[in-house]
Amino acid sequence: MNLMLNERVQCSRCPIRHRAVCARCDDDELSRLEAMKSYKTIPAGQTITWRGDPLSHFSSIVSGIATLNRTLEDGRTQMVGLLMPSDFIGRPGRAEAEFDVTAITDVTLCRFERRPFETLVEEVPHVSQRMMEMALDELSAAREWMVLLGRKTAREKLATFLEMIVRRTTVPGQAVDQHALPLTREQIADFLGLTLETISRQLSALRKDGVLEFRDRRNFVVTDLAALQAATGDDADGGVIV
Amino acid sequence: MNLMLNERVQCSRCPIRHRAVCARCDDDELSRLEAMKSYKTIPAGQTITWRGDPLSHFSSIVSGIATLNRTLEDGRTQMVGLLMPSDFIGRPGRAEAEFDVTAITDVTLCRFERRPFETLVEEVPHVSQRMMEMALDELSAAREWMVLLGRKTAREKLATFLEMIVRRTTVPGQAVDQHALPLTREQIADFLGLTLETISRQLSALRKDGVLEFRDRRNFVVTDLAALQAATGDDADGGVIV
DNA sequence: CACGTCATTTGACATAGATCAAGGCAACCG
DNA sequence: CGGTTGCCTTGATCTATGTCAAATGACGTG
Repeated sequence: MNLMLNERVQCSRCPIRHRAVCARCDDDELSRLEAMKSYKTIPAGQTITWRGDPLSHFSSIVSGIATLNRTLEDGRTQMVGLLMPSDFIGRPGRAEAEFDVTAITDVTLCRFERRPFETLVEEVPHVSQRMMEMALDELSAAREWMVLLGRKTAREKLATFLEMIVRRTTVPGQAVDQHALPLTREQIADFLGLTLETISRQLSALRKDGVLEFRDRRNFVVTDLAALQAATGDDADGGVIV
Repeated sequence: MNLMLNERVQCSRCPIRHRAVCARCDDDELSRLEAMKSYKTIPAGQTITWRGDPLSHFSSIVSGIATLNRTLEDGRTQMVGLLMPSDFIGRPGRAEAEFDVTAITDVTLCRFERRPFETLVEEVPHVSQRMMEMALDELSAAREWMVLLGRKTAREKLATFLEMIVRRTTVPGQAVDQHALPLTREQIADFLGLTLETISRQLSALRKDGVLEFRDRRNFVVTDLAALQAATGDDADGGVIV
């Protein structure tokens, strides 16, 4: 059953220790989580859960990137979330997955069995408090994305997406000017509610307008950050934390 | 300062007692909330908070309907939430409103001052647990809406919206066949990421196709529920709780 | 190294929905 | 009771983006 189990990593040394559901836990609480957890690695491209699957586990993403997707009857698909390390998969109180979850890169999960974790949420306030914070943050992000999907033009959508990549990738103090697109054109299209052709055309347009340059198809440099930000259609104050 | 204060209502008799942030609280916890709360009524049409406003209070909606909106620089607006009784306004941990909140009907709020409520969230697990549940439910609803905004056609969007109204309005056991539209055509358009003209045209189309009939501009009867559900583009199993 | 596969780009054309414009209907008000 | 106002409907036209199709390039494999 437990294919691809990883080496056990101590919670105290875990890379997502201070951002995941366990962020607020003290040492005692952490050892309780330590006793419950198991690791699992999913190879890139594989689906982690399908909508409607019974949920045997909840998980935190330790490393890698995954997407949350919904597909309509006729095949149209919309990405509804981009999951990064420390993000949580599953909904305590629900026994079924609501969306498809797919590993984009290899993904390592820190997993907890459903029932014991639900008990933990009841008993350890630090967990429900942290999950509340995380859910509220994601809710804000989802609402920002609703504005994008409902009202922004193709160029604004793409600029918003790229600006988000740049913001997440940039390490303060370090002059990283090259950024990697973690997704294919088609995946970006599913994220932005567009088609892959429109993505390609708008990327070319941004290139022609001197906003970006491409090193190769997956790596780009922002040559005019102000122009990129102006193209998002958002107010100057920004504020999205996602 | 406290204009329009309502009569004090005992928590134990409150209509949203079992659905709001206080749903899981026991009598002791409830009396603590009772001591903190104040009521305020906002007349229809008035904005409750503007994005960027400092948040002095969090609130639960006791009665009435409000909307959560975001407006882009150039005036395009997108509704990102429809707030009904028991829904919560505000985000513990944030001192500023992230979206505009507008009263559609007269709205009565049960309010808590920000600081004391944040302390409460730290100290009373039943509150953070309930808020986690509510935030996760809203997150699911927001994600469903992202699919609608990103991928559905105008007709599907409208059918989904109307089906939601019908589902929320219908009382089990009671044969209510008439339903009221709580929003103007323009507000519906802002909710669905369309224009008011498209809403009007699609409503006419649904009428011509024998799916609906209008009593007047704000009240309709579903003459073919199966057709309405089929027009949403969703899988048969439904599942949206919103 | 030729071949197949897959992601991407680009072009030509189609269309859903936006935009612009005119008019209708009901409620309210002086 | 005539006029104003707000909401809604409908028509004509425009356009951003989707759809269909073909070509290009990168990459891995036998």
